[in-house]
This record gives sequence, structure tokens and C-alpha cells, in this order.
Amino acid sequence: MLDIKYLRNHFEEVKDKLHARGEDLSDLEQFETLDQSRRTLIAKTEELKSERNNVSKQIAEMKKEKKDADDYITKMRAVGEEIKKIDQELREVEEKLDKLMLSIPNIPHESTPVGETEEDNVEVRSWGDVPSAENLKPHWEIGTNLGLLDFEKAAKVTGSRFVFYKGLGARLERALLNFMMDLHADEHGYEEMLPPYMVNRDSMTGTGQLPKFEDDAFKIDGWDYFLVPTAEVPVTNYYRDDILSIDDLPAKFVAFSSNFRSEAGSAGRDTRGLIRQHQFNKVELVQFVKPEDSYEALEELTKHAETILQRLELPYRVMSMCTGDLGFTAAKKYDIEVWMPSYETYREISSCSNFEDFQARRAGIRFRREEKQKPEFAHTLNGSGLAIGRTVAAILENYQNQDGTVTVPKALQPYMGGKTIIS
RNA sequence: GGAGGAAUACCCAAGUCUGGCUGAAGGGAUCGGUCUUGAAAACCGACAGGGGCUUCAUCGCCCGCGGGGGUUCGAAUCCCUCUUCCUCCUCCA
Repeated sequence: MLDIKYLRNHFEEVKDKLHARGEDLSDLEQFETLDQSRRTLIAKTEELKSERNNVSKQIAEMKKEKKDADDYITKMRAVGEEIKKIDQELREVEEKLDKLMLSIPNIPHESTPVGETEEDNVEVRSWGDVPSAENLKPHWEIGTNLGLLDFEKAAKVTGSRFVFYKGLGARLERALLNFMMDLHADEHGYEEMLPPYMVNRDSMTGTGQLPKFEDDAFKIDGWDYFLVPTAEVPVTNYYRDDILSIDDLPAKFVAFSSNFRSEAGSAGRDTRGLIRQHQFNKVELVQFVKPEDSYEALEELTKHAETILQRLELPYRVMSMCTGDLGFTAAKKYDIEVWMPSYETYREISSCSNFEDFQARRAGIRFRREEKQKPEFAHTLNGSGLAIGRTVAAILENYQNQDGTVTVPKALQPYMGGKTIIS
């Protein structure tokens, strides 16, 4: 959410900046009317309330002195009616204004490249050599042939875009989960967290999934609960409506969760393999920082995610998302893309974002620099560190051997009971 | 699932039955001061956040006793509703 005062005072400037995102800004035109009538109504009702407060005190005095106060009471009855009417009107205006404010995306940071589509994203750096082997199989074939993955059984038991991991496949997923959690907790200074897999509406609104993207979420029938699309939601909302002390910042959490996405609008895309599932596992990094530190923190957090790929010796590149490809909530975003041999291209495996105070404002996440000072909004960041299913896919493809087996990356061998090869 | 009880400021806690100098007693913690060689103790003082209008800034005004509604001239106090927590029964990984 944007600062309403900033929007009021820099309306044209904000509009221009949002235009670069390719957003439909037609709703924004209501802003000035709604904002103005809200303030007018508040002034009216508060003046009447002030009068009511004063007269009610007088009535109390008169009653105590056994004087007749009926005239005042009659008068205040009318004032009360008027207040009720204005308050109702105010509520309607505020509801509309809230809805509008919640639907305005974040303003891109000045360092975010301007562009319309993913074609305009900018490569920041790349790591590792892209192999030029032939005869490469896609990961679903490798995984199915080796008995690591079973998509057919999952389709029977649940439906499309689900998978069973089996044997060493299940073990590989679990090894990666432990490897990633250990690395971030032990070497990168994150506190470990296992969050709930369901969250309420306020949490989904706080991080920006709602109200605009309800179609993307799985909602629990009969409850106002949603399956988490990412651990970002429960972990960021951990501090919702809290005022942190300056000593709490930076707060860094690494959380594992399964993630659930409806993939509405993705019909026909990535229908095979692990790339696009309704349920997938992910290790997520979340940081709460002081505003002046957030861009440094974004670089740091992105490097933390990259470290995983470097230890696994998987080639990747880092892309800076352009204004048109930023997503709703981010001011700046890096995608880390891993090399996928069978696709002969890089595929997203991590997304690292600085939301500045956009989420903090929605979720009421604040901190105080000094005891008596006014609270300020913190900056929030997060990034995948990493998406585990896609990491499995990348390992199967990049570490496949001509005989159909898969070599276990060195860094994972301790987590695989010393196994060096999956056959 | 059934039956009860509770939610007051950083923490504890009075007030709720009997609505009105409660814009919230009292205690603790914290911060500042007096005293002291220093500390402790004692004593004095401070201690709610948010929104709006106005202002250079203050002052002032509105909201505020878990959330949201309602009754009333007036609500921490009465009514409805939701949430969370506790006790007992039942069930359960």
C-alpha cells in the first residue's frame, strides 16, 4: 500500500511511475474525490461529536443538581441522528478508498529497469559454464525412469500438477531441504521457522496476495483460510501489527513450507514435470530491515540464494526484473534462473524482492528507533532460497549421465547418506 | 462436539452488578531527578497509540478499556456478534 499523503501530494508523479508498470490506472481517477469527501465527512462528524461530548457533560451536571435537562437531551438526540448518518456515509467512502488503496501496486525503485515484458529484463550476472552435451533427457523422463517421480499415480490420487516422490527421489527432496535450511541458518544468520500452511484473509492482504489475486490461491471451503502460496505470507505476517524495537532489526528468517498455487491462467504451460505444480516445496528467506538498509539487504539476500546454486554447482544467471515484470508488490526484484539443459534455457528458481514499506504499510509492521519516538514502517524483503522442486529438476537434468543415472552433487552427498550416484 | 469462565495501557490489576468529575485507581518495570564516594533503598517526576483539521511549530479537536455493530443526551460499564485464551467433559495425531 502506498502512503495516502504521498499519493495525495504527488498524484501525477505517482501516476507516471505506475504507468511504467503497464497497470490499468482507470480506478485511480476516483482517488481525489474519495480522499476529499473522506476528509470533509470526518471534519463534520468530529465537530458534532465534540458538541455532543460537551453537552453530555453539562447534562450530567444538571442531573446531579436535579435540574431539568430535557431541552438539551432533545437537541442532542437530533445531533446523534446526524452523527449516525454522516458516520454511515463515511464508512462507505472509506470502504471504497481502502479498496482502491489496496489495489494500487508498489512504485518501482529508480534502479529498476524500465520495460514492458520479460524481454526487457536485464541480466545482472551469470555463474557457471553452460554445458553443451547432447542426448539430454528432460527431468521428468529421468525421474520417471529411475523411479524417483510418479506423476501418473499423483494424477489418479489427486489430479494434474501433482507428483509422488519415491525412494531416492523423496530422499533427494529431503536432502535439499535440509541442505538449504542448514546453510541459511548456520552460515547466513537466519533464524529457522516452520510456519502454518494456512493463513487468514488479513495475512493474505498484508503481503499483497489479496484482494487482487484471490483466483491464484487455494481457499479452504467453509473457512476464511487460504493455503499458503509461499512461506513469505505466514513469515512476513508474523510481525503484522507489531511495533519492533530497533534492536530487533534486521530480523532474518528462513522458513520451509509447501506452497499451493492454483495456477489459474497457466493452463497448457509447463504441463509436464516439476516446474509448475499445484503443490511444491520451497525454502524462503524473509528479512525485516530499517528503510536505509533495504537495498543492501536485497543484494545480500540474493547472494544467499545464489550460494545454494554455487554449492550445488548449477549454472545460473541473475536477472533484474523490468518495471513491466515486477509483480504487484515489489519495488525491485531479481530473479535467479538456473540452467535447464533439456529446455536449453534458464528457468526461474528464485525470486528476490525488496518491497520497501509496501507490505509493512498493509500489514502494520513498524519499528521504533528510540523509545519515545514515533514508529516507522520497516522494510520487508524476501527471496526463495530455493524452490526445491525446481532444484530437483535442475539436478536431474544437469547431473544426468549417458547411462541414465544421475550423479549426486558433492554438497548433497552427506545429506544422501553418502550416496554418490542415483541409479 | 458439550458446559462454564476470561480479555483494561510495557506487565500485574481495580472499576463492569447499580451508565455520567474514570481522557481510566493502585502496584511493578522502565526513564529522568534528589540523596550517596559509588550502588541499593527511600523520596519526587514522566510513562498510549492512531487518525483528522489547523499551524512555521505549538495549542486545540476526534477516536481509544480484545475486534466490529447497536441501545442511550452520555458506554470500560447495557445488548448483539466475532476472535483469542483458560477450566471441565468428550474425541484425537
